[in-house]
Amino acid sequence: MKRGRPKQFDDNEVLALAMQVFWRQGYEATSLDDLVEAMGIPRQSLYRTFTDKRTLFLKSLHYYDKNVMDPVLETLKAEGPAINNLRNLFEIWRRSVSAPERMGCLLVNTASQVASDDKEVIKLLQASQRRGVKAFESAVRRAQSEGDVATSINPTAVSRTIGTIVHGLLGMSRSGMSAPFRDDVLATIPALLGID
Amino acid sequence: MKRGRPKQFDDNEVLALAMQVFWRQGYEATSLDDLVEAMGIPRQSLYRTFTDKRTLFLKSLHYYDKNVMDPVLETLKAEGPAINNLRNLFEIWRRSVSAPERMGCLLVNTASQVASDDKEVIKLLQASQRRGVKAFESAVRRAQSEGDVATSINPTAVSRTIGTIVHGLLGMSRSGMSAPFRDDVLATIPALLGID
DNA sequence: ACTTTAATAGACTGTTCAGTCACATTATTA
DNA sequence: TAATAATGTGACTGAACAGTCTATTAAAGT
Repeated sequence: MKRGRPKQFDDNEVLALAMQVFWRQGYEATSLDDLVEAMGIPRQSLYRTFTDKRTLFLKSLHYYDKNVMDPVLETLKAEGPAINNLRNLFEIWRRSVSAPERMGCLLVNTASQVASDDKEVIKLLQASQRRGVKAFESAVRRAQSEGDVATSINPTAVSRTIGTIVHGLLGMSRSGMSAPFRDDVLATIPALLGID
Repeated sequence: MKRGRPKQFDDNEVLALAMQVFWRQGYEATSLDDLVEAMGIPRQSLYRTFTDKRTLFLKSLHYYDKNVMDPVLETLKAEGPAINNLRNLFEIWRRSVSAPERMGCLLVNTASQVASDDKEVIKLLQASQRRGVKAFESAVRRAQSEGDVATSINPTAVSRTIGTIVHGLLGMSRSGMSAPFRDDVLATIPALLGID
């Protein structure tokens, strides 16, 4: 049985808004006033619900992992031939790095901004990246067992390489990239799997 | 004929020190006190010589371009077979992304930190990146004419891809990367040229 | 030696920062 | 309807920020 005045906002909804600010501006360049304005809640409510700026940032990273990364990786678990799932993922990546807003990826951006001794953030970034590469690798293995990707290809190595390429593309997408450049790199991804 | 009290520091020397701070911490996370301390000069001298924080940052980016990037790209212009120069460059990259200090690359870090409307910085980043890819591409073409790289390889596309991979590796190197991961990706670079 | 010019030294300024406080408001529960 | 418990509101705080001011020091030209 709850008591007291009820919140006039939903924790996850305003967390999503905070995440977008961190995504666009980065942690250091984001002020509490920026957050309060974007989230549309009183400053005091922000502190009551999310403790402080850093905790809000960590929760934003988690939120991104669950609500942006996860749905993308889900693509790889769809039924039917794994190679189709891989191709769908490539299309998602293509759209991400072609989007005119040029937001890149919150985790990629954070990787270049994090202090080298910030173990908590680094751990989260590493875990998320490992998870992504593992999911991709599983799909590659399945595509191999389904006869759509040559068994001569090393699934682990190729997944790590493609993960790095996508990291690079997302990082570069923030400062802009010519379309031919982008398309050359994107075309390499299926080529590394010997498809397309 | 000069007059007045002479500077007790060398502009380029202290600029190199400022650059290292920006490299390690990023623009937003670096305070003027950090800079003054690292550069070892009076605050007033900093402002007189470098105008303000942003100008000092822009000069740091230029300094990096000229004093860190340039020497690396010079590797590609050495005499003898171009393929040897390429292999030397791969070794430089391997060392950069394996260094325990995990500094990455100032320009890569900046690409993920820059505001999307900061045209001056973005222009500098794009120019530097284009220059790097062009230099690499020239070396690939020369290696092809020398018979060490297959002519079936598209020099432009492969250079853009390798540039993206290196961008990705440098970005990830900041938050740490397992040695097997790093080595798998590094091994892909010569493989894309059909060598090693 | 004296004047001129520029650099050092360090205190200072106004602003912005993250985070807090006291109090008013609004729902629940008894 | 009164007590309770939580949220909303806006002013507030001390620290850190980028940048400036004034006085002092030191070299070079006359």
